[in-house]
Amino acid sequence: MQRYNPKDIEPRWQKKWADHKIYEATENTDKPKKYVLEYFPYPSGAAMHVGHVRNYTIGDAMARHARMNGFNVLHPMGWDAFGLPAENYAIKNNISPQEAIAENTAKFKRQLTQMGFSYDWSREINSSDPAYYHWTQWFFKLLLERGLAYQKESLQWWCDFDKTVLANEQVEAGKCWRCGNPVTKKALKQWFFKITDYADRLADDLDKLDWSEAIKSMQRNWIGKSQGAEIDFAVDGHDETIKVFTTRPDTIFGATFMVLAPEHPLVHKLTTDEQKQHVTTYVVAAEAKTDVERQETDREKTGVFTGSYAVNPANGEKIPVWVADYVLYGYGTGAIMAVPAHDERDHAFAEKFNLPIVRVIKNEAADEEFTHEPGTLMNSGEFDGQDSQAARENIVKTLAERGVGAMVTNYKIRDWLISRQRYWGAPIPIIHCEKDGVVPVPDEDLPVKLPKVKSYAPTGEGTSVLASVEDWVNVKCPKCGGPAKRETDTMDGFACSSWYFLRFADPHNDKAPFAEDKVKFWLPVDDYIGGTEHAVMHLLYARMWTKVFHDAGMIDFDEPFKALRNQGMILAPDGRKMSKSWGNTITPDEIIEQGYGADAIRVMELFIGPWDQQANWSVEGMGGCYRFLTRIWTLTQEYLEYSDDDKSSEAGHDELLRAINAATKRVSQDIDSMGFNTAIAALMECVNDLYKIKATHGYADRDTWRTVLQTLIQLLAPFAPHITEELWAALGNDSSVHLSTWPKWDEKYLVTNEMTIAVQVNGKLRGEVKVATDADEATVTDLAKAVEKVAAHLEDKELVKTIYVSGKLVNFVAK
RNA sequence: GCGGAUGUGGUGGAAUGGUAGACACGCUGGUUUUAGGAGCCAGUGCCGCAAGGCAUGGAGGUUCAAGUCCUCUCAUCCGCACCA
Repeated sequence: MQRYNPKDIEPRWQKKWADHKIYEATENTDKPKKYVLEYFPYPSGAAMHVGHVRNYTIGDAMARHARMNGFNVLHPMGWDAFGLPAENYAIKNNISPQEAIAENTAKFKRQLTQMGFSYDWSREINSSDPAYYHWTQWFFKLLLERGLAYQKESLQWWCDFDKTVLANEQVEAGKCWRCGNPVTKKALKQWFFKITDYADRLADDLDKLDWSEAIKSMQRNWIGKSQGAEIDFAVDGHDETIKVFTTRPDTIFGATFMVLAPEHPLVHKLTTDEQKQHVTTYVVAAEAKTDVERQETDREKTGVFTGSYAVNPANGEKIPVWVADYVLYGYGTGAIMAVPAHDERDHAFAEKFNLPIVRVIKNEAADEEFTHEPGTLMNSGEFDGQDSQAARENIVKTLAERGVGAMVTNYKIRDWLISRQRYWGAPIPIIHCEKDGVVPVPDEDLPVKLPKVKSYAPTGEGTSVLASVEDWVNVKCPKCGGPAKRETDTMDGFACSSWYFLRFADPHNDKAPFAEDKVKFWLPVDDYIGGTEHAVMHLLYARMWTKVFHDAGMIDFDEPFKALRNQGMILAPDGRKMSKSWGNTITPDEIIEQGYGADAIRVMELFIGPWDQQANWSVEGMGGCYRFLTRIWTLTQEYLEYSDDDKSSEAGHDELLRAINAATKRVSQDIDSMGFNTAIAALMECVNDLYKIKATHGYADRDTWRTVLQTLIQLLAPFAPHITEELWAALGNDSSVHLSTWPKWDEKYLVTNEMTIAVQVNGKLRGEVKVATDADEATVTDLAKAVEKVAAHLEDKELVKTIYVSGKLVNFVAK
């Protein structure tokens, strides 16, 4: 008998699938469509490891299963090729980014191919291809036209290692998301996308998405929508007013001081001569602090008095105005009314600087000096006795009538900074003219291609290396023909990935980013599979762009990803993240080389645990999955060898059909609910059953065995595409198992004529009885009472109640 | 601090309120001259000779019956974090 040898089988079928293009998707069919997508990868220098592979294995199992279930499946793949890793890799290896990307995509594609993933490679895209970024630039212009792209000079996060600015989303705990270098602030004129215009919809529409609660809450948290009021406080002896944002206008009578952020423009105006020295020292020190340092102060409150007083518009009292860095200039209005009795931070500040604390909320549940809970108002003049909720509205209404207050909604999210001072990105299609100012590059001149340069290393001067390519930079103004210069910054790579899922519907279109009917046919993405790392970056940006295209009338949906599936991370066997620095990465290549094959890896990726929970890779477990495939291989090969035998009989017929129908039912239902690990367990059980049947009856019932084996192979096909294709062919099928129709089960094979009933006394298991399936309750309970151990426990007791759960158990309640 | 998740054998994990531990790893024993990362069969939660008892992070509760529902609590992981 031929041994199971994945090294021989797998490449052979991979080639055949490619040659016959069996995974290519077309619009010409009556079948319902299904778009299954995994995040398109960043082709970095390091090869993919088994953690990455899990992502694609889940998507591929879903795509294959959908295909066999009659769906017209789009399952594409491409490359998120622009960005820092490729550029850094190129600099390090002294090659061009173009060469680096070619090298790395080839490597990644080989890795994906050897895993047998069913991608439609005819739709392969690459975001660094001018044919692709042509349309990224076109979308930049669309955003500009719609008032959603603008330039602003401001202090921005700057990574001195990567020599570029970063968006807020790309700074994690004060460090660069790419390299971990602490970021600093740098004043530069930069391009932004106005994601804040979409903050409300981005927050609200989360409710209609089938996404994990974890990601939704991360996005909600990031958007940071909060309802409140803006209130103007007049400054005593000045024309100035201080505008504050508060979510608790009901506590305004308790506002006993105010605090300005150190960066607030009023700080200098309001500071008195006596206080000038203190304030200046404080502000300078605060500005010198990095974000990390501000967080390291352990929340010990610091601040200084400006010398000025504001007037509380609620009660006319004069309250001191302070400067403190616990108030953030970037949020709200950069100034607050401090209510020390009902806000923890204000409370700490007041205690430290001996400022008055006036309680204005009574709360019976928390009847203490300090509470942040809502309650009933006190010390609040005409509003005394109102509850917080009503008081909020009434107080703001009163202030609004005087023109010093209004209800507003505030967001934490900031506009998306997209300029990058690096070479390897899509050039921003803008020309700066001395006369006409900012002029977009006309459509007919797109794409603005990246010029060849000698060195890719960033200058760190706040411009990309493109600034030094003079014959590229210096152009004629498209409007006036006068001297002008190109924008030399490139776009954030996340711009490219904000629309790639649309391009897959029409990847080779050179007249438009996509044909609207094709996008209408395929989109939105039905299942988007990936990790949580993009929660507040890619997934937020892509949602925004989709809404922009929707508003522009290009598409008829406003959410790109109906269902988001976040797979759990695969950790190294030592429980740590796989990384080069730990030296604990495991690649599929080495496992395939060892002879286990891609199919066993795929089974392992899914069987290791629930797909959405993290798991440690296990070398031993890998062996178990290989063994499972070997058992199916052996079973089928033995069958084929014995099939010439003419001693055909019915022996084992019923058992065979019961085993395979039970498996079909469980596997079908489990895959539908993404229970891949239990689906594989059901297949293992079925194989164990078949071995037992074989041991008893041999392969006597040849026809039934053939049906059973074929069905088993179909059920396994989404998980292990190569071995199933090989055995499917060996059983005499001409066309691919992956184009076959998913098997159905028949309940009639699952009924037995005998059932086992558990017998409990007072909820404790005391025995079991075997009865005919159609036995009535009285028969069952009589038999149950007669069970020796049951009788023993019922002795000397009064039977109070008998519970019979049909077909399952009997519970005698006795005292 | 806020938000999200997760706690079950030696290990990964199964269990529409109805026999806790499916399936697999590991381990133990058997078997086949067996060299193959072997295969096949059986056993394997803990205590106990047994009867039986104890077991799903902990404590209560609801129920004939709780891993599952409710209340409180502890631990771990992830995200955000002085957001007014």
